[in-house]
Parts: sequence; C-alpha cells; structure tokens
Amino acid sequence: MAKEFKRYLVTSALPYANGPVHIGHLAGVYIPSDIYTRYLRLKGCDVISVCGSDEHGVPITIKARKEGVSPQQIVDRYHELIKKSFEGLGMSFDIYSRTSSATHTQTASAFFRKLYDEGKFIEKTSMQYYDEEAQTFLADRYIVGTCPKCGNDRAYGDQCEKCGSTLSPDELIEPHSAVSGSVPVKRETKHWYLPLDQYEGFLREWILEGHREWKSNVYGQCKSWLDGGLQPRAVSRDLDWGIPVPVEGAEGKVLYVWFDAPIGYISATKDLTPDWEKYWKSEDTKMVHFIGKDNIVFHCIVFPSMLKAHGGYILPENVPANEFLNLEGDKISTSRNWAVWLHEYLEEFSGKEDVLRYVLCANAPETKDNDFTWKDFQARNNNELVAILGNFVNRALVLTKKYFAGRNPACGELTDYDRETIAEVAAVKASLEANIEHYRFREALKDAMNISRIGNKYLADTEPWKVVKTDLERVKTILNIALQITANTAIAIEPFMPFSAAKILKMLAVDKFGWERLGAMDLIPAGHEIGEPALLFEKIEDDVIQRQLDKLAATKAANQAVEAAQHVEPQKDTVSFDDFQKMDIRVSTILAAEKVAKTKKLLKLTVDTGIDKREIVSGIAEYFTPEELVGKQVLVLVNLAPRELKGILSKGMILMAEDASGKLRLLQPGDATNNGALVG
RNA sequence: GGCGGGAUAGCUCAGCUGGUUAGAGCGCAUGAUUCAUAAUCAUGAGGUCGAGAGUUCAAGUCUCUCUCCCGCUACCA
Repeated sequence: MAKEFKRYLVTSALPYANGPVHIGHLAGVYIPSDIYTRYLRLKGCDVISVCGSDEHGVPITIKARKEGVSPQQIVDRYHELIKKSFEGLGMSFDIYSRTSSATHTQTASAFFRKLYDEGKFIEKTSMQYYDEEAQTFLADRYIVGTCPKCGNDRAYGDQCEKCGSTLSPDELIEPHSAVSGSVPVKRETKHWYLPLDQYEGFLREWILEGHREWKSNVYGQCKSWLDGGLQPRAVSRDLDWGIPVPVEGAEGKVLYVWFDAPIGYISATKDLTPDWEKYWKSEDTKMVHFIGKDNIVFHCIVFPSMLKAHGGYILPENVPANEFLNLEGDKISTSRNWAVWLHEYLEEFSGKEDVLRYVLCANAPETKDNDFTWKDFQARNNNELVAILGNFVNRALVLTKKYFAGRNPACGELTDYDRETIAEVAAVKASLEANIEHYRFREALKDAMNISRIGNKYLADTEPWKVVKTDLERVKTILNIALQITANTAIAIEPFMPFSAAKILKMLAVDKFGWERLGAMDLIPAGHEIGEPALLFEKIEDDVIQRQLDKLAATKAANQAVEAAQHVEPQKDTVSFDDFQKMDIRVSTILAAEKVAKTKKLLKLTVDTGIDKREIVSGIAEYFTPEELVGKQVLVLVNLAPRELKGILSKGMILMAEDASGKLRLLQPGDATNNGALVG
C-alpha cells in the first residue's frame, strides 16, 4: 500500500442547490475536506480541491413550481448563497462550479455518449405514468395521492413525507398528477440502465480486497451492497430539467441526476485548469472524495462503475464519509428548518468563523452520529479557544511587549527543561500528520491545540514575570522560546482555523510559514519587532447562546403549529351516493393474528366477516400485538380488490383512524354487533 | 425482517493484530500562581468498558445470544 502519489485531487460532495448549507453539511463534508486540502497545500503538495452546486433533479423543479419561478432561478439563488457562505467560512476550493454550466453539459453528455456508443448500457422499455393534459411523463415525485399506510392524501409517488414510508407510484390511492391534477395514465417509455451487476467482480476486488483500510462505516456499507447483489440502475429520466440524453429519439429525456452530478467533479476540474487530465487520468494522482454517509453508495459503487465503464479515469483512493450531525438532540432537517444555517451564522457571529470550524471539527461525527449543542459551542469557545489558545498567544506577546518593547530577545543558553519543551513541540508534527493523513481530524485538532498547552505550561513553569526581577538574560531565552512556540501554533492550526492563524502571523509581523517549518525554533529571528497584540478569541456570553436557543425554540413552536394545522386533512372531493354505495364495509371479528415472517410492519389477520372467513394482511404490527387484536370487532372494507403481499393474498382492508402522533386506532362498533352487519 | 455502523468516566471521544493498576480533553474538587480575556499550572475524585453466556493462563479487545440508538433495504390495500 506504499503507493507514491505525485498530486492530489480532493472532491467535496456537491451541495444540492435547493436550499442553503447548514452545520450538518459542514461537519460531515466541508470542514474535513478543507482541513485536508489546506494541510496538503501548506506542505507544498500539488493539490486541487473541487466542488460546485448540484443543480438538476426533481426536487428543484418542484420547488420552482411551488414558488412560481423557473428552476434556473432557484439554482441561481442558492448557488450564489452557498458559494458566498462557503467563502465566508474560509473554504478554500480551487473552484466552486455548478452542474448547469456549459462545460458540465458537454462533459456529461460526452460521458454518456461514449458509454452508449460502446454498448455499456442496457435499454429497457417500461410503463411509466404520463400526464396527458400536460403531455409529459411524470417522475415519481410528481405523482400525488393518498398514502396507503397513513392516509395522508399528499403523499408523493416515491415517499410519504408524513409517515416516512417509501412508496412506489403504483401503491398510491387515487394518484393524480402534481402538474395538471389530471389522472395519469401509463405509457411506454424507454430508458437506459447501467448494469451495475456486471461490475460486481471488479468492485469486490477493488474495495473488499484492495481497500480494507477504508473507514468501517464505508467499508461495511459497501460490503452490504455487494453481498446483497447489485441491480442495473436507470441513468435517464423523463423530465425537462437536466442534461438532455444525447441520443436520437430521446427527446424529453434527461440524465438522471445521480449520473450527472459526480461527473460534475470532472467538469469543475476542467473549468479550473486545461491540465485537468493530469488529475483525472494519471495513476499517480490520489483522489479523495469527502462525503456524508448518505452518499456512500454513489461514490463507492456507482461512480466508480461509471468511471470503470468509461475507462481512462482513476478511482478514488479513499472515501472518508462521515456520519450525521444532530442539532440539540434532533435530526437536522431542511424542510423543518431545524438547522444552523451557515449564511445566518456568518451574519450573527461575524468574525467567529474559526469558532464554528473548531467546534464542528472537534465534535465531528467521524465514527457515529453526533450532537451539536449551543452550550457545547459556548464551552469549547470559552474553555478551549479563549482559555488555552487565545490566552497563550496573548501571554507570550504581552510579555514580550512589556519586557522587551516588542522585540524578540535573543535566545541564550538552553536548560534541560527548555530542551524538553522544544522536543515536545517538535513531536507534535508527526502525530498531527499521521492523524490528518488518516482522516482523523478530531485527533489532529487536539494535536494542534497541544502546542498552546505546552506553551502555557512552559510559561507557568519558567515564571518569566518572577525571573525578570533577578535574571533578565534568562527571561530573554524564555520569551524567545515562547514566541517560537506561538509561531508554531500558527502553522499547526492553519488547516483548522485559517483566520486565527493569519491573525497570529500578523501579530507576530511575519509571513506565512510552510508546513515543514513546524517544530522549528528559529521562526522568529532575534531582534524582530512584533506587531500589536490583540485578542484572538473572545468569550461568548450566556445571552448570546440563549438567543440561539430561543430561535430554535421558536422554530419548534412554529413546526408544531404547522403540523397541527396540517393534521386535519382538508375535505376530499365530493363523491356520489352511488360511489359511496360501492364500498362494502362490514363489521367483522378478528379470529387470529400473527406476524408475517421477515417483515416489520405486517400482520396476517384471519377475520370473520359474516360472509366468510378470510385472511387480510395489514401494516399495523408496529402498533398492535397479535394477542391484543384477537377477539376484537373491527370494520373491514370487504370488496377491495385482493392483493398479494409477501406471498399472502390479502382480501380486504381493516379500517383505522390515525391520531396526531401517527398512532393507529381500531374502528369498532359501540356495542357488540353481529358479524357481517353493513356499515353505511 | 435482512444488512451495515455505534454503545468505554457527568459530556465528547482514544484504545492497533487479546497481556502489567482502562486513557485524553472538557466539566467537577482541592492546592499553587498572577504575565494573561477570573485566563493558567499541579494534584485528585469519577468507569463491574450496553446486558448475559462462552473460548483462553489472560477479553473493552475473539465467538454466540439479547437490548437500545443511527442508517440502508424490503410486495407496509
């Protein structure tokens, strides 16, 4: 594994341009990526870091429609917002591009076309929902209907956002088009598929054999997918927002967003440098994808298969995916506004960019999901940044100012203790490097902070403020060393806290040092005049934190109000008496109930409908145990078309009421009634 | 249901191929100190390593069963 690399290509997951960036994105992807990149740059490596907005896909078209603007307007808005806020946080991408760029359209088209021409795709014709009124095929997201599980009548064809169920459009009750409202019909459509199953052997060898060093969450997830067997995946969609499929007769079809998005890394590199092939096509380039855990399968299975199919491209050397960050105990959610938004943070905490960078790195979800709390944010700022780092730098500078009028005194003879301290500082380098190179950024940050700890201890032990009264020569040496340690701090924290590193250098009145100088004790020449000391960090008071907590509490209250309002579903369309009469609902008694094997939610019920005894499969196992159901009378829709579930023919539907929390309740007659009694 | 990840001091986490009294930072207690943003330094109190069983001379570290959290997945009428 001692592979030698001449250059680095760092990619960061493309943020989806339908909303701003929040702390979850930062902790999971962008902070680690920036630390890694800055470190390599400081070392003088040939490294480029690419990123950009992911601007295609159905959710953007939905948002655009909702707001009555064009998809382009949506992506323009968020692209600018994201780009600016990244800059504000000091993200040092070499390029922040976008997938709606001309370069990308051309690159992705060419990529597709090559695979197409070489017969790497499978063509399949299938039945898809089509809106005859709007004359367009409907993506799953564009089909709205009643969720079969929870009864929410605004469920999407791919998912019910109320109960979280994953759905297919066929499952929806009364599906209708979100575009025109008409009832969609099924129509034949042709799509192209990438036969991932054909790459299984290659992937097994490459990942399972060749990359055992990958993080356990990443490796495990890949193994899970590979062991489960890969299926061909569609690479095109019927949609009018995206990159047109570059094939004759494919009008109205675009590249599926997951196919086009990762190619965005390539396009971004092209936009950055005419030399892009050097980074993408040389075996001695080390490519690293920084992503969140939700993206593992795309970056480890799908994209590598695409690159392999295309040929000529290198594969990622590592994919250090992070887990998720929670906020104050709850999952971060864009739609529920449960997040700390980067652009808002930058406004409200102007000048504290590094504090966020520090906290998110120190608390990054590297091995498991983690929680961001404002109290922790405050504690880390006050107890670590202010007290350890800021304080040390300030002490060294103020003492120099005080005793030597701001001129670095010459270093005299070293004591054993001086030598020990110097050795400790020098030892940080190796540990810090190993940690960053193995993507252990939390540990690496601790290493960087250790330099200030060593410095604080050194000052406490040597007590220059006492010695100054008796031995000025000794104080010269002490402060010289203290200043050298300060300069070392600036080098070590640069990847993590670039703003503060720059401030320290400015206070020392020196230029930026290279990474190889870390550990050196001649960074500041004797006699050099330092600048004005200023505070690196300031304490964050309780009221500032309280304001943020209040803001979140307000969000929570607003969400609850919305949920309560949404809970009472609006009345459905009027039906005729005849239509109602078609429904045959009977009082029935549950005779037996058992869990359906290999499912979490299904119960097989035997009911006496008065007409007959029959089996019904119902998705209620999470709310009822089989025992408590037996003997209960319920209402059953008996003339619902039978359907096979898990191999069991279900003939009817148990009627349920759902309360505010999503819990299901049986509907029962008030008094015992004979089975078969008609409801109506 | 299947699969993957996680469960170690009050909090956030280290603990490599099993081996002396289980570590760090923060918090807490006590003491020292005053150059410094009441910051710093020293010392200390805190853990039957999610539960149970097993393999072994020896297990946080291996095996099995179970519980809880997160994610992926599955035909949830």
